[in-house]
Amino acid sequence: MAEAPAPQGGSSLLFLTDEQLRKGIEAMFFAYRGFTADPDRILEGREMGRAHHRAIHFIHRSPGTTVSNLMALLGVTKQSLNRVLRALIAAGLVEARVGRRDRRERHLHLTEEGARLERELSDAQRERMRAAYRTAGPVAVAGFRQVLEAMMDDESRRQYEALAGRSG
Amino acid sequence: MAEAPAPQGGSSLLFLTDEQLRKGIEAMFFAYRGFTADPDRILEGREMGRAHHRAIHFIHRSPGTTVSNLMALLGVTKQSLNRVLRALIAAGLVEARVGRRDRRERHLHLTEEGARLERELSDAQRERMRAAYRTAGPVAVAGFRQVLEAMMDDESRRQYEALAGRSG
DNA sequence: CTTGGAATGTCAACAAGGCTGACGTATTGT
DNA sequence: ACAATACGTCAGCCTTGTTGACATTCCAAG
Repeated sequence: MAEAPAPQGGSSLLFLTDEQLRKGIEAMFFAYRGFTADPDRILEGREMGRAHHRAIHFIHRSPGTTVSNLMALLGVTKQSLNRVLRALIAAGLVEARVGRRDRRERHLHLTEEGARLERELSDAQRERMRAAYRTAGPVAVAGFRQVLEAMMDDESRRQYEALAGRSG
Repeated sequence: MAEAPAPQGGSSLLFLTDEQLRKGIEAMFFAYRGFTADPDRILEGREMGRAHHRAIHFIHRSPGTTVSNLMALLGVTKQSLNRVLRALIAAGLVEARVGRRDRRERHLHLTEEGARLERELSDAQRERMRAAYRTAGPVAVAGFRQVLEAMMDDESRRQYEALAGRSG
């Protein structure tokens, strides 16, 4: 683990070696497994999957969002999203209200039961995140977020920042 | 939602608020998209997908690894893995050599062409990672890796560290 | 008022990549 | 000899993504 005694050249770009980059790549792979493990487990019994979790998350985050918005956010086709939404609506977790200004639009909201499930899912995911944050400490967390943000596509970063700006 | 305006107590645990955790969660979601985007694009034409990329990556990392090893590393069943390996072998990218000590085992190696594809894929992924690292800087990168490692399941962390120890 | 285009829903068909279960074969170790 | 191991394979299923085609509903512009 120790970072090799460094040939030194002022700024020391050792963190940009292929070795270091590869470790970062593998860390992303394994960490993402842990990241999704808890919600996956919770949804296992409920005949739902990760796609449902993502929809629930973003509907919770942006209540009243439209189907188009959600499509762009999740990066899937309307057909794919529609299948998920249909299941969520049938299960009584999500409500699709016809838009008042534009009645073609469907504004999506969580029902009380949907909100309960959302809380269960995000509690589990947050708990793992909290443990990781606590272990790593505030400085590490700041770096964590900086690197992730720099790794995003421009479009994703735009969406991420729009969400973050809303209440964070 | 917000954890109350910080009672303050020296160490400031503001980075553990639900808000901060949620931002971390969303950052992971969007960043992972970017993380996989480049290899996905490359493999698109080749009638291969992310599963093939993962297999190629770990065969490159651990030349001569067995099917069982790879199964454990990727966290998939042998049937799932077999489908991928069959395609890779048929495409002349991977070679399965019968074990010398134990001839039940198949030891997996990249062919020259497999190694070429591996390089193409990892170059693309590393390039994005490098850009992100460079933007964020060495301190951020250290934090990034710390948080990711803390986020892994124990089993994943074990595997990650076994890989890292091998040459990093 | 009519009509074009946008937003949405839905049907059908398909593919990737997971899964389980069952079975076969070669090989190894007891 | 026999049980266990490592691997391959067939069959079938699920989730979640894709395209293409088409209907509906509605806003807005001519």
